[in-house]
Amino acid sequence: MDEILNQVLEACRLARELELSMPRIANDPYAVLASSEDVAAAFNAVVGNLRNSWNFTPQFGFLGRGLMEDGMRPFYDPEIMPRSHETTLSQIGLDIPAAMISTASGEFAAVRGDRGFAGAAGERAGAAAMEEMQTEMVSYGGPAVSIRQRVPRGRREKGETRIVRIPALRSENLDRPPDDGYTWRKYGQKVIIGSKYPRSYYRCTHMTFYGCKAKRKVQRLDSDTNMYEIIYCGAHTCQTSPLPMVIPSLAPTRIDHDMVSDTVGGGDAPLPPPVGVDWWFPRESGGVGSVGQYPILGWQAGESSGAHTDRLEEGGSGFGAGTDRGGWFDDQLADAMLNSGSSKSSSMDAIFKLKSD
DNA sequence: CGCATTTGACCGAC
DNA sequence: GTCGGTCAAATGCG
Repeated sequence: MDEILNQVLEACRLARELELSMPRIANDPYAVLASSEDVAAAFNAVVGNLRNSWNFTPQFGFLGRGLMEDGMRPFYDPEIMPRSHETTLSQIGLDIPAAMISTASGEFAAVRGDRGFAGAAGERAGAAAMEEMQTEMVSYGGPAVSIRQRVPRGRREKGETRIVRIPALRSENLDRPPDDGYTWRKYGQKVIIGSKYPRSYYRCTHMTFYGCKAKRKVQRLDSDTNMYEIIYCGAHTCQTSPLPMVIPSLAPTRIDHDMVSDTVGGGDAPLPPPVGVDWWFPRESGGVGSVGQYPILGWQAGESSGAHTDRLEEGGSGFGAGTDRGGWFDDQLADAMLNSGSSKSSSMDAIFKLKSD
């Protein structure tokens, strides 16, 4: 175990080095990618060794087929995430549903027990509801999340929805879910009958500017206050993904097309992008704490406002490898993400507006 | 000043 | 009638 802990420390050291070097290499996507891959490789080694030595079984079983059957296969899969800087976040985000979904209906009962986002369909008990909903698991190779696909019934939800369970950061204000990389604007909150915690309603910050239809609903679980359940509705069309740093281990492990349910909507279904880097490597990391059920989440998180723009404001954590690499746009993007002032959204909007012109 | 959040009211599906 | 979802005015914050 000492050896594994040393590997963890080494991986963290690499991550820290990357963070410190960000101001210097931010405009060099190749350097950032190379360093990121080093970090990811280090953590992948830890994960692999832990699984081998520990017969690791996630509490929620979220890793399911996608990861567990792959054994030591690294999260970073060149077949899915080629070592190319042309892999855009949107590609990653949109590919994940097809890439990662695997059915695991056995987990369904546990999910239902929370009355999380039960809605009209969820009001009904186990067997009947089982026919309406399919539970699917997803993992980005990091903390466990699960995704459910709901077949609309009862109160209609426009378009496809995806339900994600995601653990809250330990030291983070539990009133906020972990940052998912997008910028959201809260537009409502409701007390949900039968739920201890209110449900919050968010829409994409860029809705007015781009008419982006993406929305999400966030609610803490009654049964596990450290978990959030998030329903994503509608795909982002704003083209203003904040491009959170994607460490390769967050990439999908495998494509499991044959496991994608027919009830799932179009292949361009919305899905949250990988979490931002500060979710994994909080700026005020307090060192190796209790490993707990989520090894990396065991780290002490720094202050996080939850808003992606705030993370960018800190300078140094955000990085985007756009498809138009190397040109003015990249420079402007990096500048906006790393150095811009208080009105982040505006500067980003301005950049993308120029880009689209 | 501009943007985000809060919160009571309203709408509409069930 | 109930209740989840949305609106919009008021308020807060940087």
